Amino acid sequence: MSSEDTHLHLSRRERQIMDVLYAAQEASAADIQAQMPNSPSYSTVRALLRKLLDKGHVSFREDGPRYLYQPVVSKAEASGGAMRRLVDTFFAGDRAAAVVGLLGRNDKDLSSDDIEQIEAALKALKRERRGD
Amino acid sequence: MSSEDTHLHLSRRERQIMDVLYAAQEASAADIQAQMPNSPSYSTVRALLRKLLDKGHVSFREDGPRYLYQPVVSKAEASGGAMRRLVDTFFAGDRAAAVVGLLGRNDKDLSSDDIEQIEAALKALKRERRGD
DNA sequence: ACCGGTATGCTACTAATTTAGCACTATGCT
DNA sequence: AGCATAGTGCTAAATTAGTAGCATACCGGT
Repeated sequence: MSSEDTHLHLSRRERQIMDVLYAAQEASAADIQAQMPNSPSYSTVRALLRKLLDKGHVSFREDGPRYLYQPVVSKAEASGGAMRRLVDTFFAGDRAAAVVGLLGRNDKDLSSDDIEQIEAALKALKRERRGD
Repeated sequence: MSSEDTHLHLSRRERQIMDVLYAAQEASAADIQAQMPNSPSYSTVRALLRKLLDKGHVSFREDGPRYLYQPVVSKAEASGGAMRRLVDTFFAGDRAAAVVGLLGRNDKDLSSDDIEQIEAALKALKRERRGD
C-alpha cells in the first residue's frame, strides 16, 4: 500500500506550506510565512518554496511586483489522494465506513442544506449504479 | 488551524509505523518491519518504536515472548483528527462537501450494501436533528 | 544447560531537514 | 535618484531523522 511514497514525500515544513496553499489556493511568500505554524524566517520560507518548485509541487504566477504560488496538483486531486490514504489506513479501504464516520462526527451539526446535498450525491450515485 | 502540531509531529518513518499500527491495531516489531515500505533494519524499527514510546504515541503489551505494540490514541480518535484536518485543508471546513467528495470517487464502486449503510447513517442523523 | 527469539540500552555515523545570512537584481513610487 | 518591496542564487550551520551495530538479559523448548 501507498507505494507512491516517493511522490508525496513532503517534510514537515513542506507539508505546512502545501497546506497553506491548498487552503488559500494561491499565496505570496509573505502570506505563506504568516500562515505557517510558528513562522520561520522569510528566507526560510523562500528556501522551502524553491525546493517545492524544484520537486514540482508548486508553481507560481507573477502578480505585479510579487509572485503568487499555487499547488501544481489540483486541490481535487490532492484531496482525493489524501482521502484514499485516510480510508486505507483507518478504514481498511472501506469507503462507506469512512463516509459513515465522517457523517457521525459531531464537531458541528450539518445543516439541512448539507444533508440535502449529501442525499443528492447519494441519489446520483444510485442512478449511476443502475445505469452501469 | 492545527495548533496541535506539537502533538502530531511525526516524521516520515514514525508515521509509517503508526500507519501499520492503525491498520493492524496491534503488531510486533518484526510485523511492523515487514509491513513498512522498503523496510529498514529491525534495529532501526526498534529505535523508532522506542522514540514513539517516549513521545507517548504507542504503548505495548506482552504476549509471551514478544511485545505487541499498539497506538495509544484509539483508531477512532486518530481518524477523527485526520478527517478534521483533511476537511479543514481541502474543504475549508465544509464537512458535507467532503462527504460528497468521498462519495464521488470512483476508485471502486460502492456496493448496494455500502449505500444502504450510508443511507442508514444519514437517516439517523436526520432523526437526531429533528430530536434536538 | 544451551539455543533461538525477543527484548533492552547504549553508541555512532550519515543523510535530510530546517534555518538564516549575504550579495545582488528588477520594478514601481515619491 | 533613492527607497521599499519582491525577487534570485549561493553558502553555511544547527538540528532532527534514519540507520545500524554491539553487548546484554530474559524466557521457553529440546
